[in-house]
Amino acid sequence: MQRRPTSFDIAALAGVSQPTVSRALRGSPTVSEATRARVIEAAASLNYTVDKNASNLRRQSSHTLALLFFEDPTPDDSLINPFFLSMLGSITRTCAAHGYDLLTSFQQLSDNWHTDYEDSRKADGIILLGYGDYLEFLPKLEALVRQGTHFVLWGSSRGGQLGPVVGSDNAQGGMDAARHLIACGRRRIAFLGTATLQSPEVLERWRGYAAALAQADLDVDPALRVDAITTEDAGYAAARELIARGQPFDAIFAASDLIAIGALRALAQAGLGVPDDVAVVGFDDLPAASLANPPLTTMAQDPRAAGRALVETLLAGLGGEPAESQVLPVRLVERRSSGR
Amino acid sequence: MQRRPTSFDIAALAGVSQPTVSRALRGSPTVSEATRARVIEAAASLNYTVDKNASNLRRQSSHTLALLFFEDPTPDDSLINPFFLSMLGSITRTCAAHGYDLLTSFQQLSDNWHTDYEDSRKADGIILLGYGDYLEFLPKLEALVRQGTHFVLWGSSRGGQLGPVVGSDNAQGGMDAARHLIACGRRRIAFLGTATLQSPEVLERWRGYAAALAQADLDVDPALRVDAITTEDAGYAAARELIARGQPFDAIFAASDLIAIGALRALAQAGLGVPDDVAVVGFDDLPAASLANPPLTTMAQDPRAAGRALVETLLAGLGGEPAESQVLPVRLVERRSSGR
DNA sequence: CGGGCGCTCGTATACGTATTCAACCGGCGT
DNA sequence: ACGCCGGTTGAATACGTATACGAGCGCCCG
Repeated sequence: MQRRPTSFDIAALAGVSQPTVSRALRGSPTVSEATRARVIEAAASLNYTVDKNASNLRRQSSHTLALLFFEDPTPDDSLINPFFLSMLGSITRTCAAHGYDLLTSFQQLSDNWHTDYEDSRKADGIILLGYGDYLEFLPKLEALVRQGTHFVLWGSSRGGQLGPVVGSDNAQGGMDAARHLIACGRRRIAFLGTATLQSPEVLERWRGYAAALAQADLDVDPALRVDAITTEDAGYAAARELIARGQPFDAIFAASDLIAIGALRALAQAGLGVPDDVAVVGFDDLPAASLANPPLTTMAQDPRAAGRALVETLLAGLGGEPAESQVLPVRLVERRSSGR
Repeated sequence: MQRRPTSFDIAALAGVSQPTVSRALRGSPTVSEATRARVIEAAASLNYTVDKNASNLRRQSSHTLALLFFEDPTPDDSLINPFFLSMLGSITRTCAAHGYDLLTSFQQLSDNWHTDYEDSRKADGIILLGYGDYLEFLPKLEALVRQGTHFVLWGSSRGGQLGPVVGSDNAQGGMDAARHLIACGRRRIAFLGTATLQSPEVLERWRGYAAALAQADLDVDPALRVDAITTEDAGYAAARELIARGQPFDAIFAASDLIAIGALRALAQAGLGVPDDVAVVGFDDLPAASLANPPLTTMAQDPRAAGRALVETLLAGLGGEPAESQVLPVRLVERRSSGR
C-alpha cells in the first residue's frame, strides 16, 4: 500500500507545477483549458482527491456545517422529536448541493457546545434544533452572538431577534387548528402544551388558538389549558389531568402530535370516544399521525422545506448577507380525529 | 474582532514554547504538571481551542466517522427507514464518547461515495446503513475492501465476509416470529418481504420462518410469499396481492414494521379482521408499531445497542484489531395484532 | 523598435499543529 | 571531578494545499 498521492504527484504526472494543479482543480480561470484537462486526467488516473484538512487549513474554513440536536430535559431515554429527524434528509441534501458536509451531534443544553464548533474550525456554522427550555437556551444564544458565531435556530421568529430563526407560522397554525375545531361545532376546546416563554413556538400556537376563540366569542378558559412538554407520556399525563379537573370539554388542540397521541391514549382509557365525545387536533404531521387511532387531524409542517430553509439561511449568513428569518406556512390535514 | 488565538499565543502567555503547549494540552507525560497547569489556564483565558484542521493535517487523521444512509431504490420522496434514524442518537453519542465527530450524509447507491470519504481524509472510516439492493451494493463494498477503506456495514453477517458486519439475529427473529404465530394456532402463515440475495437480512428472516414452519410440519407455500421492499406502500400492495391470490391464510409475518403497517391497511380495507381473521407480526419495533391499529406484535431490534456496536466495531477496526462481525439479539414484543 | 498589456504559469510562502531531535539541568554513582 | 541519566523544554521541521507575486511570452500600439 503506497502513500496516497498529493498535488505534487499530479503536478509531476501532468508536467506542471503544484499550484497549477490546485488552480486547475478549483476551476481558476487563469489556467488554460488544455492544461486543466491534462491535470484532471492525471488526477483521475491516480485517484487523487484534495486533502480536506490541508485545504481547510489553508482556506481557513471547513466547508462543513454542524447540526446540533438538543434533547428534551429528560436526558436519558428520551428520543429526539421525530419531526426533527424528518428534516435530516433535506438538510443533508441541501448541504451536499452547496458543497458542504454536515456534522451531526446530540447535545445537552448545559454543555459548552457553543464554543466548540466554530472555535475549533470544525464547522463554519451551526444549525440548532431542539425543544429544550428556551429560557435556559438564551444565554448560550447570546454567547454565540457575542462570539460572532454563525448559526440558525429552528423555532419561533417572534422569540426576540438573537440571530436568524427559521420556523413554521405557529400563530397561524394555532389559529387554523382552533378555527377548524370551531367549524366542527366544538365550543369547549382544551389546549395541551407549554404555552410559556420556555417554548416560544408553543406559545405562538396558543396565541393563535386564543385569538381564534376570541373571534368566535368563546371563552379562553384557563381550566382547559394543561402544561405538557413534547412527549407522548406528557400528553397522556396532561389529558388525564384535564379529565380529572372535571371541567366539560369537547375538543383538544395539542401543541404537538406526540402530545396528541398520548392524549388519545388517555381518552380511550377514560372511555371517551374520539371524535364523538372529544375532537382532537395535533401539530407536526408526524408519520405516526396517520397511524394513530383514530387517524389524527393535525397541522402539517413541511420538513423538506424547513431543512432547506435552515441550510440556506445559514449559508446566506456565511456569505455575509444580513440574516433574514423565515416563516414557513403550515397546512391543516383533516383526518378522523376531528370528526366531520 | 481580533484574530483567533493560536498555540503560539498561549505559549507566549504561559511563558513556554509552542510545542510545549501542544504537549500540555494533548496530555503528554513529558511535560511537568506545573507547566501543564499554566498552559491550561492560559488557554482557558483566551478561549483557545485546537484548530481541528491543522491538527488533523499534522496527524494525518480526521478523528471523524462518516455515516452514510442509503435510500431505497425510489430516489425521490422516499423517507429513510425510521429504524435507521432511531440509531442516530446512539451513534452520535458513542462517537462523542470516543472523541470522534460524525459526518452524516444521504447517498444514492450509484454515486461514488466510496472513494470520497477516506480518500479526502474527511473521515477515518464509514458506517453504511441502508436497505438498498445488496447485489448492486457488492461492487462498491469490494472497492472499499480493495482500497483498504475502513468501514462497517449494517446488515446480515451471513452475506459473505466483505468486512465487518453488525446486524440483528435475523434468522432467530424470523423463527421466533413464526413460532409465535404457530403457538397462536395459526397454520397458513404468509410472508411479506424480499426474500432474495438482494436483501440478505430479509432472506435470513425468511429462512428462520421457513425453518419454524418445517419444525411444526407445516408447508412453506410459495403462494403465501409476496415480494415487498421496506415501505408502507409496498406492504399495502403486497397484502392486496396476497388477498387477490385467493389462497387461504390466517397470519402474516412481515419482514418489517413498515410492510406490516401497510398490510394492516390493506386487510382493513378488505374487511379482514386483525387478529381474528389474520394475525400479523412485524419486525423492527418502530415507534409506530405500538400506534398501529391494532397495535402491532413485532420482533424488536435494539437501536441503541445497534448504534453502539456499529461505532465500536468500526473503531476497533481503525485501531488495527481484526474486524469481528457482531450479531445482536432480537426480542418478541407481543401486542394485539397477533391475538392472544 | 521599445514598452506595455493580457494570458499562463512557476516560485515562494503561509495556514496552525504535532513530532523528532538536540539541548539543558540537577543529581547521583564512581 | 567527571560522566551519565532521567526529566523537561526549545528549535526545527513536516503535513498538503491555496494564494500573492513575479516571470516569460506573444502581441499591439506608438
